[in-house]
Amino acid sequence: MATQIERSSATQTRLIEATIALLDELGYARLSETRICERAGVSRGALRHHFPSGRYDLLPVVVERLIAAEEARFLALGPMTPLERVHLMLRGTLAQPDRSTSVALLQIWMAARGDTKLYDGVGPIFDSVLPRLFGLTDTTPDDPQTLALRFVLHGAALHRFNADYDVAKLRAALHWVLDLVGEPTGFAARFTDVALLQLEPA
Amino acid sequence: MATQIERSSATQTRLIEATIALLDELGYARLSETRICERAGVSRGALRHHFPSGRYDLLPVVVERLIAAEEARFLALGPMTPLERVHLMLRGTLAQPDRSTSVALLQIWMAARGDTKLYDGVGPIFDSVLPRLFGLTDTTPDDPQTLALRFVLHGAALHRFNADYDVAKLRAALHWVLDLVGEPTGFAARFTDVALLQLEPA
DNA sequence: AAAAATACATACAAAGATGTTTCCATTTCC
DNA sequence: GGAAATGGAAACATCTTTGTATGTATTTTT
Repeated sequence: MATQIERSSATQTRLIEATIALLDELGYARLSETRICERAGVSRGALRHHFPSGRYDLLPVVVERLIAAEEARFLALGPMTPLERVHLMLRGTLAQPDRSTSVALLQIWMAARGDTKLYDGVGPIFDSVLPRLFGLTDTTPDDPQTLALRFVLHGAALHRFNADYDVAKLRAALHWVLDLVGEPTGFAARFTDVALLQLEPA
Repeated sequence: MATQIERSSATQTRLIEATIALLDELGYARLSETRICERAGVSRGALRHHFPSGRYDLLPVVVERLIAAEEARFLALGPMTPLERVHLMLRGTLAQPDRSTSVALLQIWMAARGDTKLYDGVGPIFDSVLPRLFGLTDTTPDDPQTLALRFVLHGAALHRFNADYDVAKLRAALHWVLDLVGEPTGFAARFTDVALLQLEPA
């Protein structure tokens, strides 16, 4: 028999992962408690027990979990500049172009725009992406290059859903960008192939 | 008294525009026939009369209308290469960074992923964006640069919703990109400022 | 001008979703 | 070992949304 803490965290994890999978497959509009529960193999009572107000408690946890997972990869590599971070992310999508975690985030993000209650829950966590993932604080100088590369990064992620999506072409385009802008000074020396591998999913 | 054709097309237009506005404000998840109708000032009976299966008839028309509006701007400028088109679009967002029409399209696009019936309706129209807006056909050679600039374009559009969104910074980043890649050969000669203005909304 | 079709409104039934309560089985605490 | 708390299941009411049927005024047709 498992302890209560173990049981709790186990079913919570199942609910969270079911939610992420459903967001990827069906999108936010078709996300419902019933579907989440049948996917997770628990009852609605269980969901409401752990997340009393349903999605409004569940989705912030989902967002935090996905962002924290990304963040963890960077923390292992030590301090670095925003520009270096974007470069590492671009090389990350180059290595793993069809990682799907960002789909769930985008679905929640688009839905939160029109749902105040949801926005109150997830908004602050999304805001924390800037410092936590991109290393951007209030005192960071504005850098057109870093922002432009963020555009490339997000545009490339979005491109997965496009009619002419093709991994090879996507990678070719990303290579073209990286060749054009060049590496940040000392980049290759600091981030070896080994470090790069850590940016890929576990 | 107006003719029936006039009345029909008037209420259809009101329904379409109400839908676009709601998609922008509330997102796809909170889009409902009731809300569309009260926004458009017509009854649900009217909606169902013109669009018998509700959103599944309405949204394809919405998508087609938004894409056709963009397409019209290009048609006025004569034939051009895909690369030239992307350049014009980038300069378009440079001139009008916070045009919101793409929000509605993105909402529908994200929802269609998980809704077969919706996808059947809007999928082909979205696919037509490649030839109609980007000038890409099956025989068009793969060009990493054009694809990369599409990433920038879409990433920039998405950036509107970001926590650190700032028109000035967005424009600076786009300028940085355009300076870096340079103009296509003969671009300035063919597309004068006057032509550029036609890419902005009417 | 009568008939037919069209544009639109209203009402109702059937699903689906959420909010809430109650109940039972295990742990955990004393 | 008994009391209290916790995890989880099931049931119910309510609300929202959609599908559908019916009614009516206006326009078009003949």
